[in-house]
Amino acid sequence: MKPLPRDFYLNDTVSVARALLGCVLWRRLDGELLAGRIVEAEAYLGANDMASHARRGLRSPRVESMYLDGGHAYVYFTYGMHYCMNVVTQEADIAEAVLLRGLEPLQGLESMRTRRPKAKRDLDLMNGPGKLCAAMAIDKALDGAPLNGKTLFITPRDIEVREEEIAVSARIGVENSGEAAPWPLRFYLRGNKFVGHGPMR
DNA sequence: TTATTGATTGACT
DNA sequence: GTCAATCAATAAA
Repeated sequence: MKPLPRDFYLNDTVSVARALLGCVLWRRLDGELLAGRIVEAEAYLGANDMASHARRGLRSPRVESMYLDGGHAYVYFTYGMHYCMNVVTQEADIAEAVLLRGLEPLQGLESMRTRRPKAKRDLDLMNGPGKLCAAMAIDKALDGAPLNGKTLFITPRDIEVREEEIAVSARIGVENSGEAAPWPLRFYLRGNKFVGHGPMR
């Protein structure tokens, strides 16, 4: 399976977020290959989006990779203990991205369990942005990495996803982001059990 | 320089 | 439902 082409990531960010649902994220780690299907994602829209790390055009070492051109990873450390991974979209210097919030584990489950000892069920392995990074050993070292590389890449949908299967809600955890808080920029596969949160919150 | 706050998770009442 | 963990980035002073 070939990685998604660069053009895929240059579309408008909401379209990319929707199109990523059903696609598969791969991680090569010490000779083993881990994989998870994207089932939940959120769009972050750059300068005018007060929930984005790049709000007001803010440019700092942490968010620099958000300004790369589409098809790279933006990985950041938060709450003093978790990493979150974004898929950067748009041309260079436009800071938009898609946060991966939930994956369905497909391959390398045993390896994932060793890094997610607190996950009681396979359901809990990757049903949150911090959880999926832990399961796939994604950390600061992969910040800015291309998404068509050897250690990290995304392949097209291996399942059919109809538009009506995509549910929409406000983003999670951005209550203090002013007018951007209720924006309908969270997308997930309706009824998929690997989605972390329900429609509300 | 100090203070506040997270694009979260997991344990606990 | 509440709340602690744990620290870097950002805001305030």
